[in-house]
Amino acid sequence: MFKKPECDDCLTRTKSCFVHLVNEDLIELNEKKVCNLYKKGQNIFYEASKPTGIFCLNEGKIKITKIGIDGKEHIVRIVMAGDLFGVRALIGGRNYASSSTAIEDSIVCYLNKDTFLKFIIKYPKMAHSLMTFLSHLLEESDYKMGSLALKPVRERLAESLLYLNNKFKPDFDLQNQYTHQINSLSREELANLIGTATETVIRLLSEFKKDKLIAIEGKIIFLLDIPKLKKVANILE
Amino acid sequence: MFKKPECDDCLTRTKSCFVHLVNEDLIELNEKKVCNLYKKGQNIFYEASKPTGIFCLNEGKIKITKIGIDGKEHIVRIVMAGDLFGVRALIGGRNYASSSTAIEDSIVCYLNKDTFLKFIIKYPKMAHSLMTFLSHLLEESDYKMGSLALKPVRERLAESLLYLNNKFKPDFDLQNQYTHQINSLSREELANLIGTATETVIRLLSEFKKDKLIAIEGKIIFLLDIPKLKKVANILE
DNA sequence: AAATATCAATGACAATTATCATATACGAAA
DNA sequence: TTTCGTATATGATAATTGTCATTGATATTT
Repeated sequence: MFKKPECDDCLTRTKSCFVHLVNEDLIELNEKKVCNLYKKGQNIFYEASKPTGIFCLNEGKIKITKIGIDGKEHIVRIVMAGDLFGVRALIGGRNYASSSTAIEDSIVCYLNKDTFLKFIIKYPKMAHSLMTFLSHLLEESDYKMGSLALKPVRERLAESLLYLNNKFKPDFDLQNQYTHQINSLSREELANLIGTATETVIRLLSEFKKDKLIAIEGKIIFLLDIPKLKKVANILE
Repeated sequence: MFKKPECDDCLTRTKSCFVHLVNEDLIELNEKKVCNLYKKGQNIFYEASKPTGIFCLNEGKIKITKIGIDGKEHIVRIVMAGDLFGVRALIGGRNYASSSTAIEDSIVCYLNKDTFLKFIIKYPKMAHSLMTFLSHLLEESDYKMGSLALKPVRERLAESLLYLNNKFKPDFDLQNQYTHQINSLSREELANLIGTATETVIRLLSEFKKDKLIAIEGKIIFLLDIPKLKKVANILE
């Protein structure tokens, strides 16, 4: 089992639009929310189903996916601890356009639609913070769309390794002792993230390894040379 | 020259978040907005520049594009009359991540940031309608991302023809006399929309023509067999 | 109307990427 | 530990798509 998180001292809440809630509303959030532990591989919501509330990831990692007609999967984005998910469908008044699945054991909090909407109406700042959140999701989606349209697989793979590393690394790493690594995604999931075949990812990773850009230990990928990876990814900065 | 549109009787306003404004605010919107005619090919804003306000397309068509490092263009979306654009950057507090260019002679209205934000704060409904708008943009982007990742070029082309036809066709066509056609995009722009080479588009269009799915007259593409096009596009419904 | 530039069309070829087959390594479960 | 299933790895080959070159069509300018 797991310990149900308390909203009061929840670090992830302070990164989300719920940071604006105070007093009785914060208490209500804490009471009304339903938390669950999802084991790796378990599904949270399904594409085409109707949203009844909103999710917040307290701990773990979630993938948001679409399934093509032939059954192939595409990973639209990765949700990190502190992120809301399932927002778009609820706000947009549409069914889910994608599914969500835990890629690590994850603690997920759920708040029903009515309470959530009540809060949005009561707290204009919460609405604004949601607008900003949606804007950033859109920016990320448009960026990824551009990569898929303009870049060859090799560049997309390097780019996604850097993207994942940025997402996965801790917020604070003062001693700079974090070893840049990716271990929550299988090769197949990496392929599904960048829109290519599993074998192509494996082959390119072997090349990256030969070129000393990365090291591979089982399913863990260590990023050894980030500047060069950026060159391969065709990223300026 | 052109006639500056009046917000009062502006049909496009009623489709946008500005529908909530009343009385003196509607008057202020009408006075503060700045309208311009952009000839086909003219640019409205540039990638990486800082937004100072928001745009509303009164008449015409706009493409939103990203440029790859090698100079290749990707069309992120098409803006139709009545749509706001430049919203994401302003709301998200970031620079533009894409450029906008008229693909037909277009009348564009502009409202400065301060007035716009003032309205959002004063009218909570406007904020909610913006949230919904952003949600729908995100849904479209994620959909297109999925197509780029999962579908071969042939399917994407059929899909985009149907998508454009839906966008371009008039809201009301009671006599059902509209001839489904696409004429605002060059072959190169079609290619940039679906992430492929111009020659590939031209070749596939020739095939579609041979299969009686479309007819071609110069740069105009007529959709002849929409059900079959849906099959080629691998769309269910 | 002639000249020029731009766009569409098509062929030949090369590069990229996917698919299929198979071997090997790894991890979970008995 | 052994076994079994799954993930990784690599080779061979085919399919898709991109690039370069050329021609023809169309539109725009002088």
